[in-house]
Amino acid sequence: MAQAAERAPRIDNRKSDVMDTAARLFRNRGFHATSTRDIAKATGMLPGSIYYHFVSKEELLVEVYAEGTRRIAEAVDGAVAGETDPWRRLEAAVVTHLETMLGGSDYAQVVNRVLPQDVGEAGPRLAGLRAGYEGRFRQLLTEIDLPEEVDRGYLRLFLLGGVNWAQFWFKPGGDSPAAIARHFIDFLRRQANSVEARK
Amino acid sequence: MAQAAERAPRIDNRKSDVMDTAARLFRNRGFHATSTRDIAKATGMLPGSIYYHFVSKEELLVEVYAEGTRRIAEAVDGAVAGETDPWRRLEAAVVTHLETMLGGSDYAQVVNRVLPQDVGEAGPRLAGLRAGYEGRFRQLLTEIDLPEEVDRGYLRLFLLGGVNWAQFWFKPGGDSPAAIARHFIDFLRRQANSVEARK
Amino acid sequence: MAQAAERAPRIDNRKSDVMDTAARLFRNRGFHATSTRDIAKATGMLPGSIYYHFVSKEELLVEVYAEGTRRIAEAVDGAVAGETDPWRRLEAAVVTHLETMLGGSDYAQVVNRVLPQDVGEAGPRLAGLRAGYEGRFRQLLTEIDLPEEVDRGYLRLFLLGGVNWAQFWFKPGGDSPAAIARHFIDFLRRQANSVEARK
Amino acid sequence: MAQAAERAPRIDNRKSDVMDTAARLFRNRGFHATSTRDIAKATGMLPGSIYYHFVSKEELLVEVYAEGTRRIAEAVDGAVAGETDPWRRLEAAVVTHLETMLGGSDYAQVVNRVLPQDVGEAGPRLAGLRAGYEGRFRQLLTEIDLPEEVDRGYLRLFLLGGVNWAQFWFKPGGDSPAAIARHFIDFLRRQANSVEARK
DNA sequence: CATGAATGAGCATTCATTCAT
DNA sequence: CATGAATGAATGCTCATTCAT
Repeated sequence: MAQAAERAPRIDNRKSDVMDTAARLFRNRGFHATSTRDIAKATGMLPGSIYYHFVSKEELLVEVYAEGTRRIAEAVDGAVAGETDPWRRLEAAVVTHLETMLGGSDYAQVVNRVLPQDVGEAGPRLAGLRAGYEGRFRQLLTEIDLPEEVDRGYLRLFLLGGVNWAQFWFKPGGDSPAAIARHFIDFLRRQANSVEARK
Repeated sequence: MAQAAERAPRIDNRKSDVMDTAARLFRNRGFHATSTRDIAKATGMLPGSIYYHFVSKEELLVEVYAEGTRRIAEAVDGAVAGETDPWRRLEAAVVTHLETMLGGSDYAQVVNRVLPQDVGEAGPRLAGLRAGYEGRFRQLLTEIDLPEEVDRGYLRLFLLGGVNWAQFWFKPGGDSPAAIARHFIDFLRRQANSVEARK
Repeated sequence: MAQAAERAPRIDNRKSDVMDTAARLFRNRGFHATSTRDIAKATGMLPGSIYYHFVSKEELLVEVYAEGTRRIAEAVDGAVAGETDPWRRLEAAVVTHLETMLGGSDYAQVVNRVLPQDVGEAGPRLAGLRAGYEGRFRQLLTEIDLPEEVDRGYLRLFLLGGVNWAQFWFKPGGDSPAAIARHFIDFLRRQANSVEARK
Repeated sequence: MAQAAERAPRIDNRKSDVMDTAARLFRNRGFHATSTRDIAKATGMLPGSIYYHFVSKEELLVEVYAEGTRRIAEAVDGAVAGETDPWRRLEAAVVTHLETMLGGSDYAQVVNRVLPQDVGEAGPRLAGLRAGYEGRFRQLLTEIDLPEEVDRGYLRLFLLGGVNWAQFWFKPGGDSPAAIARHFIDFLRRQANSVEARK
């Protein structure tokens, strides 16, 4: 029984080792600059061994990417659940999103680092995973009181863009991702204030 | 001398053919999915002939990318020059930026399509070209009257991010890039109003 | 003892499953186009499990091939035994040979589909198995009355070649293998007639 | 001018070197047992260089096979052209066919050694090339006077099978291919005699 | 202003096989 | 009677690049 207990965690142990390595490498160098040999070597395996666990390099990416969106979603959902005020809920989501994307696990960062359109046939699947995650921002925005003339769709896209773009300029050492996220939210919250001010 | 002046733009005729092709292919497929063979073939050349004009594929990309930023900068500067009101100047810049990035020349679109971090050693040079162009938004934002607590640096980054991200979701057939740009500017202009309202 | 006798055919049940699958796959796709993984999968096993039953892929082929020659030999011997006239005995042999090769068991068809020279070290063993079977045609031809100048060795080889080649052009739907075989025998029987006619 | 004359034969020199090597290797080891690296090495090239001349290994095989059928066809047509009597024309064809297949150029021998069904997608093209060549036997058989009940189609197939099968048992040192071919033709010519004998 | 003919390193992938459990 | 998890060598092929002409 002790034996069974010991054996259980070994199952798929190496598969997740491969995924961990791949996530790290994809995040650091991108998908194209990472070869399957690199991944195997860094995992302490031989090149062919990758293919015992994944049918192709793209499939490996998809699994890493899916795990990435899963982790961000989980973190964001957890943060949002703790708030009731619509603006604070949105703020919690953006803060967590940015923290995870910029400083969280390699998995989460792969989601921002690898552009769906830059991988081959798996592209649409990555885009789908991403869309599945980002959908929750639609709900978050619906809860918020905004002037009628504000297009919530474009606002969501604008917010997500502003936030996701941070990966290209963010440098650790300055303001924290959370602080930056709060700046961003403030840019938009002002709108609501302006509405109330006009009332 | 007149002859030389006239001939000058013709010289390296084929070189610009190669660049045109490369711009088109990089924009459509990305940098990694475009081989030098593809470019040569589509230009009606043999693979080796590319290297008569460019020392490497990366150097070709740098030249295309530079031409891209040059063209956007030119378009944006032209549009901004026609306006005097700070908000209208910013709006003109963003409208032109988005129009050019989403629907302008292949060169301009390469700037958004190819991420500096995804090419090898040339990455920093691309990032530099991009920064050189984007610098004018710093100036545009300085001209604008904003509440003291607003961080103009993060606002610029947020705006640029929101705008540049559009390449990933924009689909021709709906609102025009210009209309979308105006939505975005409105999101921010509201801040100023809110300030004035409070005054 | 009765129990053992009853169980015997059941033992290595899975081994014959593997052979059945291999025979089917080798016959349909050839030896090289069939991987051990294909065989394992189609048998409902894992790749490594093949090696519990066979020491190598080539050894598996040899066993399948041996079973194939055994089955054809059995069928041909059975058919020949029912005839006494030398020409009818030969005809029975050729008809059965062709019927078995073209439409019989997968095992028998492997014998024609896989060329000994195309597998590696096992080649000579396959050739030996084949020769062992084909030897009975030597006997069949000895029984037949033929003009002296006819070389029975070349005639046997010629007949066997004509018959075996059918696998490359035979299409189900037209004449049956048996009908074709009779055509072939007629081509040769005519010789005897011509001899008799001359007498 | 002397220079131009010297340069001309160099054109496609290496391509035909590759084909010569491939023909030799395919003939000796078969298609599957010959790697593109083997071919490159034996030609004194690097592995990738093969692909300057041929788009794929299969395409290389197709070109070798096509050259093989071309050479046999040429040899057979030449031999047939020298005869007028239908039986002697057929005999000339079969003698030349067998001589070429068993002892001629590597190219011709590849046609017999590599079975169309054993290569992948190129299979049907090989079969087509082969059928194109073998078609001339149809004509040769049409010229011959045969009893009505003899099916010329099956006779052609039978003859071709008997002849082609020789590759599997022929050993240099005994009778020559030509002598063997004459035996085979005699087996069939007897039919005609038998007919005349009956008249 | 090119081209023809490579080069050579690298790539994703396949495959027969092994072996501890 | 197998399986799960590799192994390691090899394979067909791609690609940016070179260079004599």
